[in-house]
Amino acid sequence: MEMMLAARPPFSLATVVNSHGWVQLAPFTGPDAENGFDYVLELTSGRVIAFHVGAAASGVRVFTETALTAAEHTEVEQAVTWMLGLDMDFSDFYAATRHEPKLAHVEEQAQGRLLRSATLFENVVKTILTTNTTWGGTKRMALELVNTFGAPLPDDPQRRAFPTPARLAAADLDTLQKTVRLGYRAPYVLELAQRVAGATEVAGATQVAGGELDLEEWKTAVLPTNELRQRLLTLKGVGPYAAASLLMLMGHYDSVPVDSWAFKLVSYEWYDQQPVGRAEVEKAFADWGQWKGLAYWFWDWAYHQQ
DNA sequence: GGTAGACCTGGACGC
DNA sequence: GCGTCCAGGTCTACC
Repeated sequence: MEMMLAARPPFSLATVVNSHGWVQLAPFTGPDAENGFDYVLELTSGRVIAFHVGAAASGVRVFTETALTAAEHTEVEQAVTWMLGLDMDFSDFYAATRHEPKLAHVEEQAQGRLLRSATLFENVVKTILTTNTTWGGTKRMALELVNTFGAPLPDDPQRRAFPTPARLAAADLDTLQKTVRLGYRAPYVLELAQRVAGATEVAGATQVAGGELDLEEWKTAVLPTNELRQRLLTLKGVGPYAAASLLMLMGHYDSVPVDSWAFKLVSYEWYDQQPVGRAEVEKAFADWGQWKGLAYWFWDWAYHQQ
């Protein structure tokens, strides 16, 4: 089954796919030679499908070998639209960058969209996996999580979807810590899954009921950035950096995800490689208002040119 | 509100 | 091969 999805111009699949490292994390595979990718998704019906996303004239082409029902077709269409931000509009960002040589490339390269996973739950878990570790560690943890708890693709059981909240809520802490090797992050991920799935531990047995935390509703909630940030900070394992990263993925760009890499970039750019802190990073982008995050993310850093 | 120490893993390094 | 040190954000206890 094939579907063609239009994107609001300007749009470049390669730019979105390479906007950051998400495409390297299971259950993504890619990017391929044409900067497309494959993804395994467990639908709400419980079926597990794989689909490929490739470039098309005015958007993307989505292909799956699975025959989908009308409802499943709509679900995949909505998932891909969200993952690639096909309907997002960056014209105001482009207008704001025209006077800045360090951002002169963004409109031409259609930069702005950031690749996302199909659910906000998956994005939050993966963001927790990026904290206090190396990128290699993040990739390993995501892969182990998918391989251990993800639902298998019927025609190719080696490939699995990202585990749903219910599947992770039923996981035991020991497996998350020692098999998946999430370390101290394991209780954070388990608690998040249980809050979303509504799982409660009763005398060692896991019961799954309706979730008290509707993360997916946050995708479309029209909320001020500060309120969304406060909500994110209530999640164990999500601190200032993770919250700012997730806000970026949710289309709120008025904060910079400050991590140790940001210190290095800003130090090299403006402080002659002298040590800098959070204040210097935030000061560097203070004038960018609602576009701080994107200005930081797509800045043409001198550190990259050495 | 600010700060120090603990948390866990992997990589670099020295022996 | 083994042991030690360090980097990487967040949480908790304490002031």
